Amino acid sequence: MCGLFTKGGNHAILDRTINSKYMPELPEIETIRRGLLEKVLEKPILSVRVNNEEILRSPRRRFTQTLKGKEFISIGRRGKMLIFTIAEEGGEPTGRFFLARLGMTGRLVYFDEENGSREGNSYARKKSYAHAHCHFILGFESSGSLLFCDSRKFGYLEIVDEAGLEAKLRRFGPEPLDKSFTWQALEKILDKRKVSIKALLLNQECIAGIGNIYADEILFDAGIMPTRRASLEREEIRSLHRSMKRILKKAVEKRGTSFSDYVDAAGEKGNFQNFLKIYGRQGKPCIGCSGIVERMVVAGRGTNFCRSCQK
DNA sequence: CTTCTTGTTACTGA
DNA sequence: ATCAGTAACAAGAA
Repeated sequence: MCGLFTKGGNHAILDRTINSKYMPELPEIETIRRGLLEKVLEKPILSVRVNNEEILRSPRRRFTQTLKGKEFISIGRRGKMLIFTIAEEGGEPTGRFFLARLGMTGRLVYFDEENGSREGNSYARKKSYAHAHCHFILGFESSGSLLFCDSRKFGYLEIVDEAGLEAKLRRFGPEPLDKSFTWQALEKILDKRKVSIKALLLNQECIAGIGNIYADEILFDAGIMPTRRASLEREEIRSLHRSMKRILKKAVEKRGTSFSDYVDAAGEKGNFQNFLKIYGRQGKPCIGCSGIVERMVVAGRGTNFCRSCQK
């Protein structure tokens, strides 16, 4: 699978801006994307159920009309946004896209009663969570459902056409795991920026897909204080670039970080929380020296750092 | 009770 | 106009 729009991929501009399986990224969303690829593609949608309209960014009717009787033929990701290409039964694209943003606590889980019932605890967990905060359900003709659940409701769903999608995509900075994201590219982004390096890493318009956990992990790995101005020295930029690639790649391999809410498309937790070196470790000994991990607020977010390992 | 939380965006002021 | 910093959104956990 290469293109987001058709299997032939004849929408060159958009294809270039949306990653496929060759550009893994923002670990949790990428893990969900990969999980859903195996579950929901080319399955006719039988029903669209809306339990709570608050999380819809398009009119309820638009979801029903655009999705019923259609199917998804690909799932892309840009930063932390998932992009489902909607097609007629048989695979002809409709020019409409189903977008999902999970916010802080959003979940997109594929649920199949028949398969799930054999999974014991996993089934019970999914069922209880779904009962509490499930706002949107797509039912597939064959069997199975795609659930959108979100306790805090910072996440949302949206239907857009190609122009709407392009407008959304234009706002994202580069994908950090893309080969074209070189240290020179990073240097250009950081050049003359006065904001803190942490704020810059969190800004999706500068670099797409990094959140609070990975910002802290990357800065610790690179030995850079989160409060430093973004315009770093060249050697620091190269180090930061190396750390971004290393941390994000490993987190994708470990299927993301489940610090509290995150689960993948099958309702399972990630593993990268077992490899965190600085995030959530305030008051504990630093892994790299004899010091204690400290916490402060940077860019409005809780930030862990080690003052002797990070300069 | 207080403070915290994996994200984003509107608003404020320089 | 542009940039940087903060509050707010909502719900639950500690």
